[in-house]
Parts: sequence; structure tokens; C-alpha cells
Amino acid sequence: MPSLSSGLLGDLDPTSDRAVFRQIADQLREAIDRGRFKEGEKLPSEAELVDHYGVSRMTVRNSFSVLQGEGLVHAEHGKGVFVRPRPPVRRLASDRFARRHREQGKSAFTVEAEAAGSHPQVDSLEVKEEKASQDVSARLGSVRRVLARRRRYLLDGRPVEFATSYLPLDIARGTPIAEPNPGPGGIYARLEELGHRLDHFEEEIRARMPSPGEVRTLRLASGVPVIHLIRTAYDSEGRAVEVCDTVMAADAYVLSYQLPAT
Amino acid sequence: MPSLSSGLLGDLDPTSDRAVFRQIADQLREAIDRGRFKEGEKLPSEAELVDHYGVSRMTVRNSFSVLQGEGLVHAEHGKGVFVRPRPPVRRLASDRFARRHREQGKSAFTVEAEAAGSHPQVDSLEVKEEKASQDVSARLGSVRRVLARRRRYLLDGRPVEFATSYLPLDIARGTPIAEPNPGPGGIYARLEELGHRLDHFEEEIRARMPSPGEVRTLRLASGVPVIHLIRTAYDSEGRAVEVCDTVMAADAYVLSYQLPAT
DNA sequence: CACGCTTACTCGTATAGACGAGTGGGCAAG
DNA sequence: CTTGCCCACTCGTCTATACGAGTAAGCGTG
Repeated sequence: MPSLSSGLLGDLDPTSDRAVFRQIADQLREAIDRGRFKEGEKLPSEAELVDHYGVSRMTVRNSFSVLQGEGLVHAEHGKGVFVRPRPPVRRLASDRFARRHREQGKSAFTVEAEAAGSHPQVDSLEVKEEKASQDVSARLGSVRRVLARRRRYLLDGRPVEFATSYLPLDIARGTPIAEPNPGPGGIYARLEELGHRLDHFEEEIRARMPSPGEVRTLRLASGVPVIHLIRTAYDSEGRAVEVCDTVMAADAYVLSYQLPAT
Repeated sequence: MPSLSSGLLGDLDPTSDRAVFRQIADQLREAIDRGRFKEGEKLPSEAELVDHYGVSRMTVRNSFSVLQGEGLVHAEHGKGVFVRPRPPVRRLASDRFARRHREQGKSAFTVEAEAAGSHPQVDSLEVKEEKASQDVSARLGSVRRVLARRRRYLLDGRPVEFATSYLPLDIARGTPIAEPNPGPGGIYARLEELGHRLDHFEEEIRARMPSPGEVRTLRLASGVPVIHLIRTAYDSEGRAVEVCDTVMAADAYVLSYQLPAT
């Protein structure tokens, strides 16, 4: 095994007032940034770093936890600590709901993912009527109950997005929208067939750390935030006809918007 | 001092295979969610929790570090651990660069913040020519050097955003754009005066954990991600005339976009 | 009254040790 | 050769202890 003294990592500065575990984290971070440890590569084990720096194990673990919080590394029980690989990113363009993209039988997610050479998958579909949350009710214009469509999207087996659509019952009940599979073009195509010509969307974007439940459903590594997107669809009469609440693994997405300068 | 046995926190389940520090974190998280501990309020001290649960201090600290990673609490040396208050949020609407908002003498940031009753502030302004990064060069169409305008925005004394604008030298050099204060309406007004009629913007949005440098300049609490926004401005001839790279404290922003359904 | 010191309480850093549990390779038995 | 066990190595959890350093309030001194 190659010794750590081979130069990858330096020494501690005992005169520095920077905490030892921070100095170690700094050195590891720099080594990662410089590409000395590449994506997916294993870092030195805790024991090796204990030997190299002459500190206690908890100190080394403390360093790792700093880097984990930054989303730089992740630990695997029984294997080691690894540089977190940057997954393929899904680009969401602002024209992704344009009518011209609504022709095919497959969902936008599926089409786009296959074009990018990934294996898409949709699961945990749940469609049911329920009480509207205060926020959803406000966005939809004071409706009491709604149809909720929940689904999770996976890319190459990895969950990347969890979304729930809420629709007023007077629009959705008894229509294909209330079916698990709403048919080609998705619920937006069905809405237009039902006479609700879509006029525009409004999207609100936040970023935050995930709740424990979100960590579970999206199988998030520590140090990965989520993008929380809330889209409201309005028809040509100005009525809100759908609210879609989406939580995305932030490391899997880039959102892209085109804005007029007028 | 009120005893912790007053019911705020429960007991541990020794039969559970959930780690003790996770159980403690769960109980604290639930108490926070239920509002038993309010925003800004102090949680029980480490010593109190040690007594209450009968565990060692490191175990309690481990619980706190979980909650810190979730952005729920923050520790203050010598004082205690507090529920992290949700700061006032700045809303960025997609029409914020419309020409009609470009009339006044003050910057959009200043106008908007004062309207919201906050005290805005802009500092660390740096304007200089420099070598374009590979990414900026690609976005601007293979320029070698650029004018960089760096500034930091504060709201009520708290840094919330750090932005750098990059402009091709052939456009910006020797113009008011190269001055620390470009004048009323900002650099977009100057660009239009110089004959570059703005046509549209493209914005790319990512979310991630901050680098150590970003933690410093934005004075970020741990567990707060950043929103990374890269805007490219195009003139009516289709030329990219500015790239603006912005890093925002995610807990201080909601981005809002209006999309046509066409 | 005002100032400065002491003191108690807070979290921060670090050590040393123990046991548990997941992983994977090697080796021995069948 | 295959199967299954063992073992070495990995990280996960927890304890107990020690000292440092920031904070705030009280108390005594001038």
C-alpha cells in the first residue's frame, strides 16, 4: 500500500489556531479540488489518517463530517470514505411545457431521459382525493378538497425527483386525469381537451436541506440540498387549474429559464 | 430552572435499533416542528440533555450536529444552541429586469428592499479587467479578457448575495460600465445607451452546499445551501453581452418565474 | 456609581478506549 | 471446484474525561 507520506497530504501546523480537524479537512478538500483524489475514489481510511497525523480517531472523523456536510464526500459502512461523484445532471428548460412537446405518447421525463441515454423510471404513483393544504388551497383559489397525483422519478435507478400535482375536484374528478395513467401528453394535454386552455405557468423556486423523509424517498447523501419547485398552471381565463409541488435532488438538476428583456 | 421532565422531550427506546443520537435528534426535531421551541429560542443545553437522557456529552453533541446539518439549529459559543430563525425572504420575480423597472436612480436591489421595509446595503465593490474563466469565455463567445464587476448585497446588515458581472472589454472598456457606480438604471441601462438593445436573458439555476469561501463572505450558518444563478444577457443581434454569476444564501431567497404555455 | 475581577455556565476541541456491524478476501472443508 | 466460515479492515456508535474559550451576571473594590 502506498504510504500517505508520498506527498498527497501535508503536515499539521501546531502553531496555527485553526482547529486540527479543520486543518485536516482543509488538506483533504484541497487534495480533492486538485484532483489528487478523483470522483468515486476512496480516501485514506480513518486509521491511516490517525497514523499519518498522529491524532485520535474522533478528530479524523470530525474532519470527514465537515467534508460530508459540504457534500464533498460520503462514507460507506465497511468500505471507506469516497469522493462523491457528480451524477449526470438533468436540465430543465423553461419551454419544457410548450405544446409542441406534448404530442407524443411518452411523458416528457421519459422522452428526455432516453434522449440523454439514461434509463428513466416512474414509480410510487398514488392518485387520490384529499383535503387541500392551506398553501395549495390558497394557490388554487380556496378549494377545500383536491385530486392529488403523487409520483417519484428515477434515473438509472436513482430517485431524483418527487412530485405531487394538485387539481380542483370540479376539474379532475371523473376524467382521465384521475386515472393513474392519464394518457399521451400527460395531464396538461387532458386539461386542454377538457376546455382549459393553458395560458401560462408560474414557478417558485427555493433551495433548502431535505427533511428526513425526503432523504429517504430521494435516497440523498448527506450534504445534498433539495430544490423545491412549486408550479401553478393558469388557464386562459386566469384560473389556477393545477399546482405541482416538486422536490428535486439538487445535485441532479440544473434549471434553465429564458426571460424576455421587455 | 424548569425541569426537562416537564414533557417537552420524551424518553429513549432502548429496544429500538435506531441510534441513540438519532432518537434524541428526532425528539428535538419534532419539538421544534411542533413549535414547542420557537424560532430563535434556546434549546436545552448539552449538560441538561446529558442529564435528561443519561447519555454522554458526545452523544448529545452528535444529535445537535444532525440538526445543524439540516439547517434547523445553530450553536453559539458560550450561549447555547438555538432554533434557527427563518430570515425575511427576498422574492426575485422574472420581470425584475424589465425596462420599466430601469427608470429610477437607485438600483433594483435598493428600491425593492426599501419597499419591503429592509435596510439594503451594497459593499465590496470591485471593478477590474481580468482573464475570463473558461466557462465565462464560452458563454460570452470566446473572449479572452473581460471586465469583472464584483459586489456583495446586504439586507439589514446580513450578507445575502454575492454577484459578479462579466462583460467583454470591447463593450465595456472606457464606458460608465467600467466605473464603480455606473449610474441610474445600472449597467443594463448603460448597455442599451451604448446601442446594445437587450433582447432576452437566460438564467441557469443550481443549488449546492457552499464552499468555505462562500460561507465566509455570506456568513452562512451550517446547513444553509446556496443558490447559484448564472444569467447571460443577449442583445437583439443575438450576442451575449454580459454574464452575471450570482451566489445567494438559499434561506434568503425565493425565485419566481412566469412561463408562457405556448 | 463605575469598573474590573471572579465565577458559573455555555459550546469547542481533543484524547483514549470499547464494542458493533458491514464488506470482502482467503482459506479450509466438503 | 464450490461452499461456507473466519478474519482483517472498514465505518458506526457510545462512553468518559480533560482543557480551552466565549458569555453574562454578580460581587467587590475603588
